[in-house]
Amino acid sequence: MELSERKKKVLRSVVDLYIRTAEPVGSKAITALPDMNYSSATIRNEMADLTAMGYLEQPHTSAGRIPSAAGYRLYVDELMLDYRLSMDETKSINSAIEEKMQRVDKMVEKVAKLVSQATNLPAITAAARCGSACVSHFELILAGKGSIVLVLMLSDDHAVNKVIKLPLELEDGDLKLLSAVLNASLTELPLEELTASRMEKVMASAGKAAPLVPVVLDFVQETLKSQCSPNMAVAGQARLLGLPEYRDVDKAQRVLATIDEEALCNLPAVMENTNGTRVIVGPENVADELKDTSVVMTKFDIGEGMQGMIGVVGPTRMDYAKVTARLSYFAESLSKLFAKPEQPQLPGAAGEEPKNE
Amino acid sequence: MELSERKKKVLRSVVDLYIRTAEPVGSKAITALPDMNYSSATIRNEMADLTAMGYLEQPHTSAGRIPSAAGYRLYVDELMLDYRLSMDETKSINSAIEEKMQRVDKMVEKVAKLVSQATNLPAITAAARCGSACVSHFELILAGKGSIVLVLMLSDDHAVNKVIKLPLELEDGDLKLLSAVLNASLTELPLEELTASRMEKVMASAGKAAPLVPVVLDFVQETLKSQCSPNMAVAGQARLLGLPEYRDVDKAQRVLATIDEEALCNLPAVMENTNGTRVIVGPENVADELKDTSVVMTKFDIGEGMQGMIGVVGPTRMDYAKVTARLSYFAESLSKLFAKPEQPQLPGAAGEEPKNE
DNA sequence: CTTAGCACTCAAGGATATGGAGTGCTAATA
DNA sequence: TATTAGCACTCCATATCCTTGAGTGCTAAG
Repeated sequence: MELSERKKKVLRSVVDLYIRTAEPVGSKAITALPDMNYSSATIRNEMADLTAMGYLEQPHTSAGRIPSAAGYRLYVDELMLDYRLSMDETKSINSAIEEKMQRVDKMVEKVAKLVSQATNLPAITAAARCGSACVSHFELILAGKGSIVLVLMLSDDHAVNKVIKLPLELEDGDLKLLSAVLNASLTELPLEELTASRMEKVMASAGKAAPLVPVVLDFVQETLKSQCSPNMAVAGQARLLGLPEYRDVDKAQRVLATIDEEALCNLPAVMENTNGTRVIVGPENVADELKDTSVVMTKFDIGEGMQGMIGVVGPTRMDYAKVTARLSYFAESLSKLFAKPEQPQLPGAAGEEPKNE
Repeated sequence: MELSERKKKVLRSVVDLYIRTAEPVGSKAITALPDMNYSSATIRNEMADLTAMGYLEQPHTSAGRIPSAAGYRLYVDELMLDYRLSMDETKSINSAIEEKMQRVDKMVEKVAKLVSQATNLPAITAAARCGSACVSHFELILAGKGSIVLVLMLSDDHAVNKVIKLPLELEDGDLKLLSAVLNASLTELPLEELTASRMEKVMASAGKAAPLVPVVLDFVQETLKSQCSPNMAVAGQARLLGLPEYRDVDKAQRVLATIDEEALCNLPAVMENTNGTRVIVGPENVADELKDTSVVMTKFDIGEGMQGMIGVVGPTRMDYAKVTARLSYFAESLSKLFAKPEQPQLPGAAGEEPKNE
């Protein structure tokens, strides 16, 4: 059944107010709002209806109303007014983000901190590869005194390396040979296709550098494996404790413990099938500990076949409008940042201004 | 003034009991202990003395005693009995640690988690370079379609790399030249000696690869800089909330916020001048928020001129004996782990057993 | 359909008793 | 002289009761 305009207005007001105050809101408080030209009795009737419909709840007979899960859901989906970020906010987000973010894992940590700061809630960030990674190019370098550097170019155009030290006298030629073999037989293969037989073949044709092969293969496997596993970071847990609904320490602890561990596995999965911003209101959470904790999350694009996710957790009574707005803005800005054809960074010597091209 | 043996025994008992129960301990509770063949009156007298000396405190007249900061100090320094880890504990720590820890930052995270788990308290881990790092070897590799990989071997025998993409047609020879120039003029220099004049010289003799130079230099600077800044991780904050002294949410929040931010700067500094395990009892902390929170920390050695630190924070009433024992054991095990002349890892193909050499 | 009015409900908060754990002191004891 | 039993006293924690006031639902009038 469709709600009357007035009912919607009342419901929205109740949610808005409850979000602000964390206290059950009574009919009188609603009448005090601007644009509410009805008596408290009328509002009371409307509220009684809304309660009967399951959108509001009463902690006890003589208390005001608080939104039910269904109420929040409706609020989030249809009722809430878009929150427009102020210039200050966009500016501060922009300037925070603008820094260089070299490595994905550091980026994840940083963004979690920023999001948490911007929302004043605990934040979770994740970054994961979409497709499977593979090595696009091998290189072995002799780096003096028995050290060899193995460099793997990956399919997403970044590189990883490992220093290998073996009590082994090798010459440039030996390494060239092994590189060639590796490049010929192990490039563009995802982890699953690194079969034992392929590896043995490499081993067989490695020549003098054969002792290197196991180390190399091991590193390749490890690298590809770690490329699949998502990078995650949590920040600002302590902020939860500032909120009245988490005065109950046990509850807070349960929630924090959960986002510390479990969420780390679940959230990316939840995000998979969604686009844009997603809101999970309290009881909609599967995890029991989160039954009265809401989660808001958004995807963003990192270049090179990677996807990112930012999310915050907070009380069911959270300022969904603000939080979603800020999260979306973050996601957008980050996507843009990574979409930029990574500018050749051209800073001059220390302290000098960067030259233009 | 030296305490009588009996006074020591009483004090130790009071602290032990208070650590266990978090409740003020009365004279009767002490007499109930084994090996305490005195009446409660005698104990009361001793406790009165200890209170007068400042080792115990009374929340109010008709309550038992709790240790004062001085009491804890004495307990930690002289009274507490060494706690011997059980086989189970050492085993579980060993097996947890035994995993490969490729990268320092991942290691730091992992160890923080483990320590927190082992002590059931929030844990902080840090790893920092002692001396200043410098580049020991440059290498530039052509990696197909306009991508160049810059590899820096660092003085501590690991390598970092960066993929550079420039709209620039370069040949192997050009890169060789630039590598040579870089190796000739910029190796073995700490960050401070990377003067503008040196850099300009490189620029001048870079030949066709000149446009690469600013990118390279920038990366070098950034790398050296990041080598100095310590790696830190915090884990298990939520565990604080399980403790009765942090039922006061505000207090818990303050403490958590502090270890999230400030500690990140201070702790390594504190550690600098200390060896072995260090205990900071509540009010000995400089930070106001930590005035009734204790910190226990220990150093350990990571190879390659790096130092690590593990620490936990908890209530002043924390089981110092257990915590210091566990931390020390961790530190020892980690030091050993890193001291091992990094075994050439020789795993075979996926799933097979590693071959022996 | 809206609203004024009224009786009713119920949690929150303050005041007041009560119980009990623990103390300090004194006098008796070994 | 060191220890201990005994006793009066203190004071927090807990339970109980009461009051207050915000908020409701219902009814009847506008």
